[in-house]
Amino acid sequence: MPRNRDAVRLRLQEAALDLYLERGYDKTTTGDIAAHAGVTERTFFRHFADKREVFFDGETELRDLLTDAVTAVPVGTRPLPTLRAAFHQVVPLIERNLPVTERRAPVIAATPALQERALAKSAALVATLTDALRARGVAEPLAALCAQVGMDTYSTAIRRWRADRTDDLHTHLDRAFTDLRLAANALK
Amino acid sequence: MPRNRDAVRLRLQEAALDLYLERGYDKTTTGDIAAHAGVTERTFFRHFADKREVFFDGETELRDLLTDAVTAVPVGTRPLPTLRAAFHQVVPLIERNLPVTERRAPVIAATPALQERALAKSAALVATLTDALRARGVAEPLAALCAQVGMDTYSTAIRRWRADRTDDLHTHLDRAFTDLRLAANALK
DNA sequence: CAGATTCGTGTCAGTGACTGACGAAAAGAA
DNA sequence: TTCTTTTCGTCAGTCACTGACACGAATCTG
Repeated sequence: MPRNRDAVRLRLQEAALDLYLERGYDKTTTGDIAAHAGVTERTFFRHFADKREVFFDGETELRDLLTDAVTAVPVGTRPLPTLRAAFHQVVPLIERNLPVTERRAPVIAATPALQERALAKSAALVATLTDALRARGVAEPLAALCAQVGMDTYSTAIRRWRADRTDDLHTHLDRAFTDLRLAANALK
Repeated sequence: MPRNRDAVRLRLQEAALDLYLERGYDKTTTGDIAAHAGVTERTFFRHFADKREVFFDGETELRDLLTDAVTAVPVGTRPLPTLRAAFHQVVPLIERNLPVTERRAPVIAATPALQERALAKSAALVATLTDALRARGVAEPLAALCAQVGMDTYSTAIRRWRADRTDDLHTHLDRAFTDLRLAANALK
């Protein structure tokens, strides 16, 4: 019964993913997950705030990398090009995480509770992107809009990339941002 | 003890809002809400799927109006102008609902669980907008992106309008869509 | 108007997510 | 070793949510 915090955390995450895949989210109790990880239910809740949170954990890494990438863009660059450049920077991380992401996908698709949490995580990312843009001098009302729209475009690129991997993520990213520009140009 | 389904539903919603405002969401039990509405906790869950759902109810009306507004736009109009026109159409509904919306706002701002649900509701709206665009011949990958971006722009307009009501919602709507166009134009 | 049907509700029992308090054991430092 | 901190197990408890059953009211039928 090791007392290694990180190891327990990892075992809980793996157990959760395995059980969610095997029986489904609803038919898996937090006690089941804990038992599979060799700990108690109480310990589960010491590591994760709730039954959904154990599913989302690499988010902080993406968040930090993304904010760093935003600040690394040359000053004076307009907000959306800034975000596009930042997204290009994190492509390696996304590609590396693809196997895990693909295992999670069917579980999320099958359980509304996890979809809600995924939306919340995305919204939190948008908030940090908004802050990063504001830190670069983008006015408040525009920063939030650009962060949102940028995230949507990024999500679209990821979705298309996972559906069609003949082109790489960089290509899909540029394509999605081009689609955005053309669509917005029709607004005049 | 009236047997009117709609009346009970309304009383539950009002009781929930009152109690959430008074004690906060976390310190309010579903039993409290039911008692204030003169029914049992079990009846509460016959009217609403969960404790969060009682808070969001006018969504179907907005959804229907919005899809109707989209189909009412002349065919051949590009997706984002279509959405902009549709949003202009539902302005009266939004203005009419403002008092209720403003009462709900502080509660949502204080409770993450309700923020998550609000995001889910918004995502559902985006999904119906995507369908509405597809029904008008917009290709799949573009439809989703435009629906998302359109919703963000709409949300931005609403947010600015609630913060500064010297201009009306129509003005804020046009302003937000202009911001979007200018921001996207910098992408080239 | 009497009877049958349907619908909304109350009651009860139960599961499972989540929390606080306390004690024990392991890990690290002195 | 001994002291301190961290991590875990145990226990008791609250609350969201569900299924099953029964009862009464509204509605439909003849």
